[in-house]
Amino acid sequence: MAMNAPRGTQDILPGTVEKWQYIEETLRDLSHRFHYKEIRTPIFEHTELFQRGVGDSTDIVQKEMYTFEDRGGRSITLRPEGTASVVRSFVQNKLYGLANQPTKLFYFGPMFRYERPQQGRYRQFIQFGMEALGSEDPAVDAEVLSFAMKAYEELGLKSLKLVLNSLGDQVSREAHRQALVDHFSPHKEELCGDCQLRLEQNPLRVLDCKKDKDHPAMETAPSILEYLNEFSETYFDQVKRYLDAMGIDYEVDPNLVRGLDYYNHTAFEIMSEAEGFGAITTLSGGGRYNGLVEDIGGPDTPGIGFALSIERLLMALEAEGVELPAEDALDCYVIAMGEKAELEAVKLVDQLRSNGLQVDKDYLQKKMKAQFKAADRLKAKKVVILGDREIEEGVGNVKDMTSGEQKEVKLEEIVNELKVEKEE
RNA sequence: GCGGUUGUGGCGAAGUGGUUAACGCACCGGAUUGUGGCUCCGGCAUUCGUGGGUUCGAUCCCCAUCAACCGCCCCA
Repeated sequence: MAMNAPRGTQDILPGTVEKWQYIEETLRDLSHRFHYKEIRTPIFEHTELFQRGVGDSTDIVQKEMYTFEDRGGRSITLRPEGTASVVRSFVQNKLYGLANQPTKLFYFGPMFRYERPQQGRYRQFIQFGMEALGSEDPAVDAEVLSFAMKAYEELGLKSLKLVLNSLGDQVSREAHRQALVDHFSPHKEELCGDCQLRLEQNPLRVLDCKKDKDHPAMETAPSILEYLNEFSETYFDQVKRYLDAMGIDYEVDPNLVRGLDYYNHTAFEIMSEAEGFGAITTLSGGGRYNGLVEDIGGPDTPGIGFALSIERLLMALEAEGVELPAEDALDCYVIAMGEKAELEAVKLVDQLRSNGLQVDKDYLQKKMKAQFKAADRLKAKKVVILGDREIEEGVGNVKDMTSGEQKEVKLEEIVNELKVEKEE
């Protein structure tokens, strides 16, 4: 009986993994230029961290977490997102005490959410994310936004939309929250079951409801933007000014609400607008979370971050027909015929590898014709033919697979010959 | 958690209640006794996701189960 990978997980096989590596390299390089440092945290944490960090009322905590009890009776959860862990580590390791604030970090790794898989949604998915902790400068918000857009653009994506909103500070949020409750309460019975619950727990998310989006009360619902106090409004304006200055296009959507409770001020999502992308268009999302560090037990420290999923990034690349560079050609394939030649071939392959060439040979005792076929399929640039005939004369035949030219080279000179030709 | 579609060789994909389960690609071998990309010839599924049932007989009918894909919710 064959075993399958668990639902919602996938193997990344050779042929595809090169794309992941390329993306990873690109993101690391970009992080380097933005001066963000990598942090690696455990992929599981105490359940409580996510309950407090992500928020008890969120879908993630209520129904999507991989939670289990370990042998010591502790409640453990596979991380559903990265920010809570990074903040926990920031607090635990007292990174706020280091010189050179803000602390600018990035991470890369698997996240877990128990959901029904569909296109662009997995139970284990890989996120790249970054967090800037310790500054409440709108320029940092703009920096993160810029990074997010550049990440996609440098990989070749074009059909992108940056959707931006401000959720305001605590005071603004509270005022808006009250206004929402006052606005929707008279219609409570007309709203869907989820929204009735949301009205109590997190009224902001009623605005996001697809079921009730045609309800007349939605149209007239108070917008968060009308409730921003002076500080919040100025903050939002500053962020937008910086974006404008950098030439980054965006669209303000006052109904953009993030699924996690910790956001305030800047909130954003980047969507793909590519044709046939699928039902899920969100490529990444993030925002500011000024109270989170304190919630997790650290000093009052502002923060902002975002995360993107590599799976969705790949979907977008596919939808836009972007081909990532993937060099996959052997420098040399060594063909041997006969026992003495075989010994010489093993030696030659090893020496070529020591000299930096990507080399392979046959291990299935194939006929010469079949070995050539293999070399062809592997896109070998050169083939070295070693038969007992050549060995007798102390030479090998070096064939250029593109031109078809072939020449005899003394055995001891083959390595150098190929090395020089590779460097040309 | 709810709904839809699907499940035949490595891949794509026909098919039928009854002797040998099309075809294409890939792969392997040969024509070419030591030279690839073209051509020709040959080979390659005791088996049709899994379990059970109906039947003289099921890949095809029924039930269950698992899985994949897509959508809803929500998100990355």
